[in-house]
Amino acid sequence: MQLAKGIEWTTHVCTIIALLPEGKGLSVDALAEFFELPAAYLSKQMQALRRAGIAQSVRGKGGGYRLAQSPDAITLLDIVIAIEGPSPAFRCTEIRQNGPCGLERSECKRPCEIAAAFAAAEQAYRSALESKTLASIMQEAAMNSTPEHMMEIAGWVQRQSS
Amino acid sequence: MQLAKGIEWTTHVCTIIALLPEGKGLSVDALAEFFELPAAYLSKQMQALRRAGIAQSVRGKGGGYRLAQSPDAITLLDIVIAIEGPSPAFRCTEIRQNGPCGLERSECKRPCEIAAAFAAAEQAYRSALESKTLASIMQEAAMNSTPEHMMEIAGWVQRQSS
DNA sequence: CTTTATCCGGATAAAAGATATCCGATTAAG
DNA sequence: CTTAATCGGATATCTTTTATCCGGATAAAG
Ligand code: SF4
Ligand code: SF4
Repeated sequence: MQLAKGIEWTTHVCTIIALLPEGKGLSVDALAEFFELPAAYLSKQMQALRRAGIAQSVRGKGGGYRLAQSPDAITLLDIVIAIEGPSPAFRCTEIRQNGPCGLERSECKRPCEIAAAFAAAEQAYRSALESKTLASIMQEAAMNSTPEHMMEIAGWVQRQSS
Repeated sequence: MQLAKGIEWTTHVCTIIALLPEGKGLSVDALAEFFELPAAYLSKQMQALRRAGIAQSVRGKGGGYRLAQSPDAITLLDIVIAIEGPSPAFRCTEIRQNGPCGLERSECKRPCEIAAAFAAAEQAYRSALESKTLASIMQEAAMNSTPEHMMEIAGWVQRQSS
């Protein structure tokens, strides 16, 4: 069970484009360069963010990506769902309906105890991610960083933005 | 992100072999038939359970699998780790060390806020699974099932066991 | 002892999913 | 209108998961 790399990538990207001034954007090429990532693949991940309503894009010369919502309205769970999809990790294939002692379809109206236990665990996972907003992450990061490094990043963003 | 099917399979298998009387076992073929699963692949999953110390096997004629521990000592987390391995789902590739504003290796002694948030979420997931033992699952299942079906399963297990 | 049943591990193959790339469509700017 | 920049969807490659097979080891039973 592995989370897609795109989750780490896009989360980082969100913390960067959150620094953009109103009306500006950052191109995928610039973002890929910032993190030394494959630009074409990062582009695909950013498209997923856009479809999920987390980011918005502007095409054509001078275009790029920016956040579609306020940083305190975007949770880590939103990003995970955007990249990985909403389907739960535990896949119940209803094997209790199989075999010599299989139950009838009609007897399986509700998920069994095993499926329920995994659903509860995933819910705990989701709740933990939902409690972290992009804004809270950025705030924590700012406290653990140096003013110099913050300025360095802010300057780069300003130079690259269009 | 998907959990392996083997997790659903082996969890079900554990609830069945937990019903075995002392000293008896169930063959992979019998278990595969019970759930209509591919026997060869289920065999691989069961080997993983054995390596993790959850199940024990007896070779040769009349052999098979049985639990290596008491059902209330086996948690769902144990089964997940046995099948999926212990490595966390979130893979940090340290991209903050890359690019024009990359940090030095020495500045990255501890995981950042993003990695910490995902680690905390996974910990919540694990804790939820750890709180469910095989015994508790079986007890809940018994309450939601009919006496007839329980007897049907118990009878099948007794007939197939050796 | 021989046969039969069973697990064990490795080698292999097929399917699915994640990762990476390419090129056409679109748009701002000159 | 032309050009350059940029996104967007189709396509290709790689990795992981899923599944199968078979030779060998082990043990019970005839
Ligand atoms: S018993 Fe539970 S886990 Fe198993 S097939 Fe049914 S719902 Fe799914
Ligand atoms: S900033 Fe966090 S998630 Fe990003 S590379 Fe560093 S530790 Fe990993």
